[in-house]
Amino acid sequence: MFSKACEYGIRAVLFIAKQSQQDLRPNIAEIAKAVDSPEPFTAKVCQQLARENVLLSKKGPNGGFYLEKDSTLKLSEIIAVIDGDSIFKGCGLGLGECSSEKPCPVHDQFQEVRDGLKKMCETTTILQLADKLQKGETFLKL
Amino acid sequence: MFSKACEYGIRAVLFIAKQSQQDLRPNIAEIAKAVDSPEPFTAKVCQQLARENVLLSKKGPNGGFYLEKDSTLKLSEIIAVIDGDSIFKGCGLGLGECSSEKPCPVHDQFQEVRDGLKKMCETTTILQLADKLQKGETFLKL
DNA sequence: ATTTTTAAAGACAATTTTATCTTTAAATTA
DNA sequence: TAATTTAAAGATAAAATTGTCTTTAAAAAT
Repeated sequence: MFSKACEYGIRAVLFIAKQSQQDLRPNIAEIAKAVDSPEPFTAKVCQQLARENVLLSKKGPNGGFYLEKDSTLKLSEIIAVIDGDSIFKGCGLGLGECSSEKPCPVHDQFQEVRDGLKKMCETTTILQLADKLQKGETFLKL
Repeated sequence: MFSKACEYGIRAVLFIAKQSQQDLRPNIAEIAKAVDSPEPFTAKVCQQLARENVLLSKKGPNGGFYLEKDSTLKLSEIIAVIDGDSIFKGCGLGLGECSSEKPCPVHDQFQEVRDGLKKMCETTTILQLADKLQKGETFLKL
């Protein structure tokens, strides 16, 4: 569904969000350990998210990545930055031109599924998810 | 969503199904042209599908690929052969262990989307889709 | 039987994605 | 100011996916 980069990115942001709620600012080593992802690759993904203002970062001792406590960040924003929006928009069969006027054979069927995914990602906030994580109701690694 | 191989595979099978309804047996060159896909890559995908008995093939003059006229082939079967079933089963965040007992932060949300995709792919038959193609209601290339 | 047509198989190449490593720049602390 | 900690950036490497080419085997037609 998503690229590895995107999976790592979402996992990292969720951990960062959870820590940020406790005024902590994890660095890359802590993040990669917490979400069980390769450290240098995770660094690249987090840096990309910071460049795009999805995450905030601070250099130097006691620096790291963080989110505003009242962030309204949505799942969809992370996905859009890392994987682009082809998963929400693109044709299920990879046709360049595919619309309700000139639909591919699975256009209607996929539209429904994709719209469901899109709505879900646009209405799910990172803070909501981080909250459940905080409560121990969900997990970021096995 | 799907790999290129899978996209080409579905498009090829749909064209083959449409032709089969008219007792035609397109060869790779015809298929690749009809669905606008790279010929050698399409050949590999079709051969894989034939090996797995999703498609039938015949060598020699006037040979090519075909489907039984009363085939009950589902979209899900093509996807399963080419991409495997991770899209229907795997964790949205790539966790190896993710279940309702030990869910990832997006487990419930993704479950719903994935189930919708799964049900759609399992209930959509190739013959249904080929029929619309035949009627000119849908298209395989721009 | 020979030739032709076609799928099958496998080797090879290019590209993209994933992953790592090294150097640089910024910020803090002492 | 010097030393330390950390993100940022960029070079490099490995693996997977995508794409191509060549050879082989099967089937049909002549």
